[in-house]
Amino acid sequence: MMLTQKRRNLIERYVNQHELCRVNELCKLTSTSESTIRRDLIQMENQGLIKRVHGGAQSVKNFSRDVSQHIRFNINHDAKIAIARYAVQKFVHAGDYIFIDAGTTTYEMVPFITKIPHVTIITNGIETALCSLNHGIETLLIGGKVKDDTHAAVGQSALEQIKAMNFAASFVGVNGIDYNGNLTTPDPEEAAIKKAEITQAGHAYVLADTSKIGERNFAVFDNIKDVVVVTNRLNLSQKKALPAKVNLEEVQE
Amino acid sequence: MMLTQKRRNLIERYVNQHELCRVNELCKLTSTSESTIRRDLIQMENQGLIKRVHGGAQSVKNFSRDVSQHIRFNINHDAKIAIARYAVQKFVHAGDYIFIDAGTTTYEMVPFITKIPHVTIITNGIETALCSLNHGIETLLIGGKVKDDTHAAVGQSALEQIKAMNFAASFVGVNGIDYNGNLTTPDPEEAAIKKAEITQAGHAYVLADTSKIGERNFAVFDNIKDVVVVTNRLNLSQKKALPAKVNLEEVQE
DNA sequence: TCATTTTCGTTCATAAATATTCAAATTTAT
DNA sequence: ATAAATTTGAATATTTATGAACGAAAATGA
Repeated sequence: MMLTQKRRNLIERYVNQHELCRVNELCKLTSTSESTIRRDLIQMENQGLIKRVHGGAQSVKNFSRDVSQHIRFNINHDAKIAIARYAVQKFVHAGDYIFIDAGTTTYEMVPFITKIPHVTIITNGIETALCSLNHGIETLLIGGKVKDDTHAAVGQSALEQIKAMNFAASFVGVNGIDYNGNLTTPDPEEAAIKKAEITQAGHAYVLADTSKIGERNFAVFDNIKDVVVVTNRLNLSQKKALPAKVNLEEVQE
Repeated sequence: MMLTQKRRNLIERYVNQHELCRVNELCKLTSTSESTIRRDLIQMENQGLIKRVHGGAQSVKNFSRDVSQHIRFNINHDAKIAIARYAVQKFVHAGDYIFIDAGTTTYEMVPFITKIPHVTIITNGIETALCSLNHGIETLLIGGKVKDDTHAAVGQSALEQIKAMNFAASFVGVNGIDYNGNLTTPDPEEAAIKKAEITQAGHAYVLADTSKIGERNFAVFDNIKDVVVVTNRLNLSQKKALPAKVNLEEVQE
């Protein structure tokens, strides 16, 4: 007689490999009775390991507990890392309290910050906070209603929390920078948050890869004259899409 | 007769090498009785070195496991899921605004909440918030200083955010419930948060697997007379460790 | 639709594993 | 060295896992 747990492991593997299978198959596989298999399947369903269907069991590929995928699989990933590393190395100093905006580019800054001692990260991004903690960095989280697409905390309460603090520097993400130098993002609530992040910071840095240059979105939260734009190398047409007197930091990849 | 600690080391190594093994094997390996092996396994499980299964023991160290599987190897994981499911099915209703405390047992409630329409989750746990979002649930995050061990947001700002809300129900984790019925946790800051969670809720539920019964920690945040305790089935000695008039919900696994 | 077949849930007896208790042995502290 | 505390193994009580039996529910096919 096999150990119960070993049998369950066998069942889980078999169901996952076959996507769908019958109770009989599992009886043969494990040399046990139907009763036992049914009991196993009930328990495993309760644990969310499989899904029971009439006649057998079905696999459930459940990635929903994982750290969300859109952080790992996003466009321009290498450029974003380069920009993030540059921003940390040049603009983050020991002992700083810095705000890191929710977003994929700013998220990439976190691992590099471990090299700078005694930094405290304030963020409204859930993944950013989690990553920061996992790197052993002191972390302050801004709360509020969390947007289901960007996972950013927004709203009145979030605004008030930010306005009660002052940061050495803020690192802000952006969806578009238009020809007037307006910094834009689709959601007005997120725009309000970004505006506050910039206001409360001694220095404000906007991180934007080239795909953002020349784009416009609904909500304007500031203008590049008030911030430093950190981006990768721009070609001529991209430079023409921006105002002449930009405070630009071009990262050489 | 072998040194106790040496025997435990042997057991740990053997379990890790074999991934899963029976009690008899360990008896032969160490030339001791079943009683001793069982006692060892109980202690080692409490230390998180192994996981006990009916008939033997299982390794908790497997580097090929993904994130969701790591959660499954927490102590008393199955009991936590059973308690969480029961709490959701019995105490969460359509349209509710509910507070879910940071913690592993309360975390397990989230997947079950998808079956109840239009629930809004308020939480101070980062992982809980992320899981909630990934399941498409409306999520409000409490911000504050995030503790690096429990990943719970705490502090004055967090307290104020909680006190500005009212919940249909709060589901609170606990580290110990002592013989006076005091609900305890090691960190006073977390205790303050839990206290507020309970105060702001129409109904307060404390989720506690059996390992918490009879334990005491530094900070007391409330007493069981003010809450409903949801736990799995208690044996006699555990019941004796609690006051007589407990508002108890025992989950049958 | 109805009858047939298959699958499912429940119950029960049995066997295996676990928990509990207690006395003896061992270790630790004074 | 002696008492107290801890650890151990065996005995016994309790819990859990299993397989078979049987009626209920669901799928199948005419």
